Amino acid sequence: MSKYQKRPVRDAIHGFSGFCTPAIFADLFAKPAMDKRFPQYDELDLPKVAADILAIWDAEDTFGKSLELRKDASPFVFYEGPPSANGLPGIHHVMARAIKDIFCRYQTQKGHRVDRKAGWDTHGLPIELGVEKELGITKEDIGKKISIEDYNAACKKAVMRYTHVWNDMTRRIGFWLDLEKPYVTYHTKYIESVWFLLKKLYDDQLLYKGYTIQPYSPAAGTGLSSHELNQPGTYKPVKDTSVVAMFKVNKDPASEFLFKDALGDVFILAWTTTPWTLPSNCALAVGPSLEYACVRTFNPYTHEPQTVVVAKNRLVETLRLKGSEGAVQPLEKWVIEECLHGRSNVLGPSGRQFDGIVEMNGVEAFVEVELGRIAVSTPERILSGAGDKPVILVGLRTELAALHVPWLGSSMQRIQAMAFEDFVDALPSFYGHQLEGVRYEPLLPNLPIVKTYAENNPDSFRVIGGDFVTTEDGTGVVHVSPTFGADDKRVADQHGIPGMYRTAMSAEEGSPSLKFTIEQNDFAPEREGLVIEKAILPIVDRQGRYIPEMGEFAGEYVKAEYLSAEQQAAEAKRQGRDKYLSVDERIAIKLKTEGRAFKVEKYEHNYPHCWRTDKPILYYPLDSWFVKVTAKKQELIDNNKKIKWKPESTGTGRFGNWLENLQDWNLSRSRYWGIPLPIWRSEDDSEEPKCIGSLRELKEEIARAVKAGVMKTDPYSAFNPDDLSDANYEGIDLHRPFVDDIVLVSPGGKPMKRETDLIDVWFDSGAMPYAQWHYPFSAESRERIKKTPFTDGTGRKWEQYASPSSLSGGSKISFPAHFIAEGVDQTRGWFYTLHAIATLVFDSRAYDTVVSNGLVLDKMGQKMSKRLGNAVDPFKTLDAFGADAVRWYMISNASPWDNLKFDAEGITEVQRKFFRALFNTYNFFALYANIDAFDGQGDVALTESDRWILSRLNSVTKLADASFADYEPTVAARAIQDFVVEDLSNWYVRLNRRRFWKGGMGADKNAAFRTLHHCLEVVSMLSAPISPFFSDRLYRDLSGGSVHLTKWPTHDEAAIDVELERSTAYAQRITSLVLGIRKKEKIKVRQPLQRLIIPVRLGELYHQRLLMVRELILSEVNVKSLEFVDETKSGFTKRIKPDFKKLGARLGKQMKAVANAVGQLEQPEIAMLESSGKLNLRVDGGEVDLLLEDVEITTENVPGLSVASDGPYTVALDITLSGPLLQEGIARELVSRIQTLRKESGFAVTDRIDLHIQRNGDVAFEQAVSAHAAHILAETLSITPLDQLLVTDLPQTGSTVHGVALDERSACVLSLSRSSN
RNA sequence: AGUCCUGUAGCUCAGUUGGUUAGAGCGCUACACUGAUAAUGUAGAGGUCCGCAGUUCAAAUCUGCGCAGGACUACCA
Repeated sequence: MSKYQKRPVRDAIHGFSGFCTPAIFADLFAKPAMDKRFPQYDELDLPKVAADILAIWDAEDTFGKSLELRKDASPFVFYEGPPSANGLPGIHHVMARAIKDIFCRYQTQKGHRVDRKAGWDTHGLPIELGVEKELGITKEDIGKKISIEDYNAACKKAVMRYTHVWNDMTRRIGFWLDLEKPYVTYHTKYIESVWFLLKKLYDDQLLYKGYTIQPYSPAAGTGLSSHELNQPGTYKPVKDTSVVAMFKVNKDPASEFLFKDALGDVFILAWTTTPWTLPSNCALAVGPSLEYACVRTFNPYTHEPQTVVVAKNRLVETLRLKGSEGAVQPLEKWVIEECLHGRSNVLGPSGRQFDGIVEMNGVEAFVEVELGRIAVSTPERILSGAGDKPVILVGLRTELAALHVPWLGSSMQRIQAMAFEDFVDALPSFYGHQLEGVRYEPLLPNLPIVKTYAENNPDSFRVIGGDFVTTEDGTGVVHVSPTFGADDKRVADQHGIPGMYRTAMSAEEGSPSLKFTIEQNDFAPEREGLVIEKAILPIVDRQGRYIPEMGEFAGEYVKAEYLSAEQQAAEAKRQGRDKYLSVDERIAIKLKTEGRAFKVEKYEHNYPHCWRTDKPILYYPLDSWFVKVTAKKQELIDNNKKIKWKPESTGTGRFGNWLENLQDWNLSRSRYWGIPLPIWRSEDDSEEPKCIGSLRELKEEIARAVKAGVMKTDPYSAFNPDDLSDANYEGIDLHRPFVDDIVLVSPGGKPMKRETDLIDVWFDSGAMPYAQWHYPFSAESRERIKKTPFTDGTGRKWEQYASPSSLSGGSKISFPAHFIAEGVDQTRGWFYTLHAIATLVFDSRAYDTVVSNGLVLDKMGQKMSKRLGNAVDPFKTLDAFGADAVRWYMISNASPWDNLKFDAEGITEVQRKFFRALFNTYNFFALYANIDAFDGQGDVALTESDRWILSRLNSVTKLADASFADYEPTVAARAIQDFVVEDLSNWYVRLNRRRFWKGGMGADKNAAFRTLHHCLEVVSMLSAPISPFFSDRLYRDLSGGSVHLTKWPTHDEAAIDVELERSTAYAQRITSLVLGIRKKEKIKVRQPLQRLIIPVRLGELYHQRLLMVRELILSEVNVKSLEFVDETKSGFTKRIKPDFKKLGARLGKQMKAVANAVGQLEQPEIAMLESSGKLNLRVDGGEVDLLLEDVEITTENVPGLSVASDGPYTVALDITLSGPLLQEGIARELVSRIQTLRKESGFAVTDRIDLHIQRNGDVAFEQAVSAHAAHILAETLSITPLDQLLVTDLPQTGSTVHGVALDERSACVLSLSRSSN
């Protein structure tokens, strides 16, 4: 039996209230008088404190006690986000876990029951990749080199590998968490709960099968996750053929306006870097609010006159041809006509034939019309050999031409370029939304697949609006291929434009993962929205080749990289060319010759590559199961408004925007280690799929299947659905491949197979509020997750899931959570999945408050990574500093949501400043409390400074409480720290030291002891959430029992004396000023002075406050008297400053002038203002009456005295040293030396001594010693008779003789010895 | 590319509804203290409050445009 158990737990809880009178201590030591000494320590060893306390916690089961103690209290619900245990914890986990722990401990101290169940996230790609690396295999090997069963067994083993390391870290940082009974996402019970949720979604028609455009590697034959795409090196710069394609507009009422001044046909221009997707073009997207314009021009390849539509601010770029990066300039009308129509053959200087000569800006140039372009060159250029590649450019019909002449001089280029921009500006424009609905001809109408599509989808091939369209590059018109682009598909879906597909002819063509359609099912009309798939194929098969219906391009790989060198050579031969031309290039050529290309260029950009095959990926449609979150978008947004986000901006910004742009949740993952989709389908899709929501249901279905003969035996025969024991559940495995073997039977008697996909692991963790309790299967879970009845003011009753702070005592409710916390990177991860599942399945938020903490960076602000070698080992850090200092540092340094630049120096500082101050203060208390056998009994007489520190303590308690309640731990930590370091240690203890060591045990001394004890005790309670170990040590030493079992201290408003706190703040300011003067005047603090003078306005608040702390100031600065002088009387130099806030509000624009005038006021005018309270000022704008309250007047100087001032505070010190003052100074100096000698001699603080001082012939010295002999003896605990202090001869034996220098001039010799009595 | 966060002394951070000498700690320099003493106090040096523009009598603070660092999401014609 531990000592702890002897005392009933209840007794350990005690609160405090009322601190304004001596009576406040009435209940302070209501416990049995302390029978032990307060332990004293030689040095502060935080790691040791942590280790000791941890051992005590283990022995006592303090965590268990803290829960047991509140078993009937109202719950505070916390969810632990599951970490993945297949990696080692880093220092950022210390941060994350400390934050969680802080609020759980705080709420526990506040009297709530805080269940804290640990959890492990065990599925997911990182785990698979880790195992594959370890086994030296790839995904392709699964099912070949290694069975799925063995593979999953390896994952299961790997995933919990480091749990003990995590548990160790969790313990060592003091995070109280139930590690004994964690939830584990691979447990059968957990999976059953997840299946329950999925079934619920399925029944509510929120689960459907569809497809999305996903990264796909034809070379590897697999889809890639964004994680795989984000691996380094996947994005590589490549040069692709880009095409500005021309889409011919159909002339109809919608497009009429485009033809108004048209030259030839009208084309909409759209740019693409993937020409191979052009055959599947189904629509064009424009920005509804972007400006577009028609330009009459010529086709650069066919020379046909034509009109093109381009976004206005893409005109210059689009009309500029390759190689003409310089200016584009207009040319006179006659030039173009001359060139095109009146050709006159001219021989150039090189003998080459030109089409004409023009004069441009005084330069004679030769013109050549070639391929529809107008080329211009000067004789010099031709002779220099550069003339063969002149120039350009496109004739802008007949009024203007753009001409590029790079060699004509930079200044002209600029001017001319501007002229071209002016031309563009002047073009009449229209908005994108006017283009919407305009129809156009298919770009490649002769390809069979396009023909078929066009026949079946007459509503395609039109212009639609898309928000994603920009004018950053291209033409401001986006070629939309819903078959191959994610944005494209989304916008096409919105406009009811289907992608280009055809039904798969064979299983070979449509692999299982590429079967889909978006047809309504016709056999289950009541299940509206349910989508059943059918095998179909886009225009590219899964090897990356065009399908046969692609006419001349049939069977070709769409990317040159998919062919080997030999294949390319063979292909070139087949094409009858010297060199292999890619599909992209040949489509470009085809478009050029058909007059459907405006520009063809090589374009360099970053493109993602498959990390495994190094080949470019395709964005390709893959089928998936989706959660239809968009159906509940408004509910998601509404529920989010009920959540308190720390910081708020994450909730409204990052998370809010995410919800606004919600996409359906793609749940499918084609993997092995994860929770299988519990959906079974018949092979021919003729019947409705079955979604299984429980093991009981599965067993029943299996039984039917076995009976029907589609399955031989029940693989889960060992499982009894009525038995909720772990043993029963863990006897079976719901992972692949076991579930894959289950074949169910449809109502029509057909065999049904499971969808092979797994579900997104994010669903696992988002399901944790329910699955951790095995909801709804266990009785406990149904108690924890249920609606609470409410009655409103009108007597109406309703129920809802709620975690109001008013949850009744003993309530088991565990949903929603009051509080969760994870890294900000979980915003769209865990925070979202929790929110989505709660909203969709339970129509509730999942948590009331979420703290999203920032990153832990290294001290340079770089992200920590193993690669950079800047990762901090949490264990080494804990070893070196102890958990308390690490936690305190992390919390006090920056708000949790700001990134933390982790610097061990900072921890050292926290150790030194906060913990050592607290430790020293405690040790100081313990030292004297033990000497006096302080027991908390007896009368107390509170002094002003006791009342002050208690007032401060209550203020800090109030602030800390409010801050913790508002999830602002940093504010709390800083407030506590400032209180300890500044108020308690540096001010209260320093000022009151004497009271602790003076003899006897009066009411005053008792008050000091009790006050200090109380402050330390409350500090230990306030700081316990952040520094659980040290605070517990402190509390145990002060009062016994664990601080974590105490009740949070309530502040007493009546004990807070704001006036006193302000007064003391003044005292500190004044003191600092006086010490400054002493320093300036080189007068030691030990030398008493006679007079301190402070100018005030008599009777004003400042004066009154100073009166309150008069004694404090005097003792602190060692001055005999404090005098106040009326500063309104003349004789002082005054400084005047306008009160800008007051005057600004009243004067507005005149402010500046008045401020100037005020600054120039002379002393007599200031005096007049002070005496009459009013002054008439003449400024620019007229006259202004200046009132006394409009200005701040401060005294700057007091004649004849040594003065210091700081802002409005001014003090004057009388530094005259009279004889008695000097004597007292000497006596004090002597006392100080003797104290040092006592200490150096190794005497205990309580030792009495025998002291003698030898006469040294210095009259002043000897007089000082005689006059203050009693003082000297008392201060040094000397028992020497008064008349034997000053002696001619020192005792010969038994004592040590010391020579002492008092200052530069005087010295003496004295002897001291430990007294035997 | 979008969304969000951050930017104040060499470092880590405060800075209230905009109000005129922008603060603290650490570090540095000097001095002091010595019955908490590997502690403590005082003073000094150290600022383009990331930049530019705007609103205003008045901007570190509000607005806009940028820059830098970071996070997430997306990946594009």
